[in-house]
Order: sequence, then C-alpha cells, then structure tokens
Amino acid sequence: MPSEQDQIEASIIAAVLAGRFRPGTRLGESVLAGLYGVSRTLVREALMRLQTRGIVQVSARRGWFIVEPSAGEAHAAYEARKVIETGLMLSIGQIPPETLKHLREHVEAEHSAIQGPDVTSRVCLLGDFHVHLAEAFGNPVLTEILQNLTARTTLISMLYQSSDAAEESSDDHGIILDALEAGDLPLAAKLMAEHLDRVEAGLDLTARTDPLADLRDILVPGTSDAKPSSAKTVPDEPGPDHRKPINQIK
Amino acid sequence: MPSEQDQIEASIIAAVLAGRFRPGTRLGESVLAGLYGVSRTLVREALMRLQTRGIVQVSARRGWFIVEPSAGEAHAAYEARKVIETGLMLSIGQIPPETLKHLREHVEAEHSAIQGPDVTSRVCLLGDFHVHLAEAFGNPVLTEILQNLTARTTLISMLYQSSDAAEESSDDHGIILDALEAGDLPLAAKLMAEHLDRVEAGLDLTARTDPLADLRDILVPGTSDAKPSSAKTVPDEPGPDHRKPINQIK
DNA sequence: TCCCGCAGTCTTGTATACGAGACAGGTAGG
DNA sequence: CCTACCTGTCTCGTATACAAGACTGCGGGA
Repeated sequence: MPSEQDQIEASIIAAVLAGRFRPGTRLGESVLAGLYGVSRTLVREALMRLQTRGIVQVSARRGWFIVEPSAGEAHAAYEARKVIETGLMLSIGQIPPETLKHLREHVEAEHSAIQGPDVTSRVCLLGDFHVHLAEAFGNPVLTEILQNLTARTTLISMLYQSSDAAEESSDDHGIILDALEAGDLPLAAKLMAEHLDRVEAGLDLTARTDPLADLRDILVPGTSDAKPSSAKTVPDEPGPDHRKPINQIK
Repeated sequence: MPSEQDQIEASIIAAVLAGRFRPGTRLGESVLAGLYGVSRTLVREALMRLQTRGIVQVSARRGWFIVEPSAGEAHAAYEARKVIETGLMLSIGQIPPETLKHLREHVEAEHSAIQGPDVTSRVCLLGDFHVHLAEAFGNPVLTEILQNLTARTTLISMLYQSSDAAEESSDDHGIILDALEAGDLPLAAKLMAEHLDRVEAGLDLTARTDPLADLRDILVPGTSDAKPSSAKTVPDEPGPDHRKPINQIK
C-alpha cells in the first residue's frame, strides 16, 4: 500500500519537519527524480500533493520551492491553530488515562531533548505534542488538518524564530496537560490560546531572510530592523553538483 | 494563472457541490480526459489534488470514485466542523456591519431558495453560509479548511440525508447571526454546536445504500437494526470495503 | 564602461506509450 | 445446471518524449 509516491511525499515532509530544508529551497523535479531513482512523474505528483498541503509551491517554469510564508500568512497559520486547538480543548472531554500517560511521556521527552544539543529533534517534538493531542481526540479529520498546520508553522518558525523559547513551550505543554487531567477544559483552552500567542510572539516577523531587506531599508528607513547576520541570499541547492550521469541510488 | 488543471478541479468540485455526482460515481481518467479535451495527465493531477481534499479516492487499477464516507467518517467530519466552527465563533470578535449585511442577505437567499423546488441550489446555499462565515473571519487558511469540510459534508448529506430540514437549518443560521450581531460570542458558539448537532441528527446513518446490509442483518442480527429516528449508533468502521456496483456513466 | 539584444540552456507543462493488475464474459468440465 | 478456469478488455501506474517559457551569459554598439 505504501506506494512510491507516498514514500517520496513522506520523505520530503520528514526533511521539512527535520529542518533539513530551509524555506525557499528549490526542489527540481529532475534532481529529485534522480535521487529517488524514479521518473519525474512520481516526483511531480508527490510535489503537487505537498502543494495542496501548503508545504511547497510551484513557480511556473522556474521550479518548485519550499514555501516561504509571509508575515501575514504566518499570522494566519497561528491564528488558525489557535481557533482549532482552542475548540479542540473545549470539546475533548475526558482523556483516557492511557493516552494521558503517553502525552506525559512525550513532554518528558521534550524536556530531555531540550537539554540536548539537537535543535532538529527538539522542534520536531514540540510540534508533535500538538499532533498527539489531536490524535487523543480520536478524530482523524482533525488530526490531519493539524498535522498540516503544524508542518506549516514549523516552516514559519524556521524562518522567523528569533528567541528559541523551547523550554517555555515545553512547560506550557505540561501545564495544559495538568488542566486536561483535572478536567478543566475552559482552562485548558485558555492556556492553549495563550501558549500559541506566546509562540507567535516569540517570532520576529521582521527577521525574514529577505534579499530585498537591505534595499528596502535604505529606501524606506525603519521598515525593517537591520539584522546584521541576515544578509544571506536564497540558499542554493546544497549538495554535490549533479549534471553527471544521473546517479541512481536505488 | 487559471491553469487548465484548476479549471478541471473546480469543475469537478462544482459538480459535486451541485449534487450532480452521487457518491460512488466512477470518474475514469480517460473519460474525463476526453470530456475536457486534454490528456490523462492533467485529469490525473486534478484528481490527485481532489484526493488530498477528501473529495475523491482512487482504487488501484479500478478507477477514481467520488468518496463514499462511512458512518464513522461522516461523524468525524461533522465533529471536526463542530470543533472548528465553535472555536471560530468564540474568536471572531466584532464583524463589520458591511459583512453582517451580506450574511443577512445570504440567509434571505436561503429562505427564497427553500421556497423553490431546486434542491441543488438550496444545499449549495446552506453550505455556503458556513464558508462565508469563515470568510468573515478573514483567515484564508481557515476558510480553505472549512471549504473542504463543507464539500465533504455535502457529500455526506447526499448519502445519508433522510429528512430535508432545510428550513430549520436556515432558521438556525439566522439565529446564529443574531447572536453574532449582539456580540454574544459564547451564545453563537453554543448555537453553532447545536446547529451542527441538529444537522447531523437529521442524517440517517443507517440509510446507506449498502448492498450487504440485508445480508449482514441476516447473518448478524442486530448489527444494522433500523432504529426509527434516535439511532445514534457510532459504528466503528463496519467494513469500508463494500464491492459496490459500479455506476458506469458512459 | 555601460547598456541592450540575442541565443543557449534549463526548467516545468503537457501529451503519449507501454505494462500490469482487475474485472467480465464465455466456455469446458463435472 | 452449476462451478471453475481462462482469456479479452479496460483501468490505472509509470516512464518517456516533445514543447514552450524563463533565466543566464556573452557580444556588439553607444
């Protein structure tokens, strides 16, 4: 059942969630086809599915790119999460002890990851908490929606995150769990809303890697805070340059 | 910008929303390609996008079909809508008078349509109300999500709707608008939840065209007992794999 | 030296070709 | 008469071929 397409799709998503793809990275159909050892058709279909999930976008006859959400889109994504997850908290009812235990363990894992140096797994775990919460509700439709939204916000935090308040986030998760355990749903909802607000507030929506930032700053001083180290241009396809006989890594 | 694919996708969605496709209808790639005068490739890509939106599904080497949500999936879809739209009502804040006026006009249009004999436009309008409400919130992400969910529930009501309580629905919409106008968000949320419950309750989740129903009833009496109206059975995936007769539309 | 134009190359966009699995209908055997 | 098999046809799944737009780099002219 896991068709090759699904594998490609999952592989790209995993790479995105793991932070191995920066927003704006170009994903050439031919390159990916070569990497996966399949034809462009499969790659293309996987990319189109990712497009409807808001992970990648295509620019006509230029290529596929990991999405670079604008500040507005970033806000919209967090707002959507706030609406949905707040509603979820209010409707979730009693969570089975078993599930609650798993969530606890997840938060534990977050704490451990925060101690470690691995930023990637940390970000991954912090996002996963929300997905697992959705799973606890037992509604596959909602779970899928929140999965997509979480992937999107992961990209956003990769673009804009200034202060990495991972510890704070994890603490929030614990407190939300407390409220759920106590059965105080309105409190959980309130905490969730505040948590998401806090995460969004932790972003620096002016920090975007924007090649035009300097220019804009010169022309209209004050619109973009000059971030010294952000003068990086669009990251160009890393890795060994191809143009060789296509290396099948099957 | 409006690529041919988008047109195909939109065309199919429109047909679904208009009720011109029954759930379970087969959509052959070749047939559609012939109808639209394009190659199978474009049709296929449009169908895959519809697949991620939950409108169609593919059965390997058999064909594409308009989804036939199971009773469990139907419940999940309504529950998801309840969670999201409830959260939406609580967060929507003050609606601009202009927008409110448009929504009023929409409800008026619903009322008019209910008098008329056109079931199609009626169903369409009733669903559109919720989409417009999402638009009023001004969040494109949420709007898109609710668009998809609404399309899905439209399919569901086509499968299961027993009592066509259109008038009641439209009245509900009006009352919800009242609450919003008064700025009583918790009330609006409560009304919305009740409204969606009512709509779901109006479905007969045992009424599905299931060729195996009788057989199953004979073999395992009591499984598909037809309780007159209060049948709030939440069957856990009875068995999604019914070999249904294929509606050829050649 | 700088600017404009032009061609080459690379990309996606679309169509077509071919293969494998699934279903249907007929046929032979019991 | 019924059952089991077998073959033909139709479908999607995947690969490949061709077309057309977009960016790049070079060269000529002011």
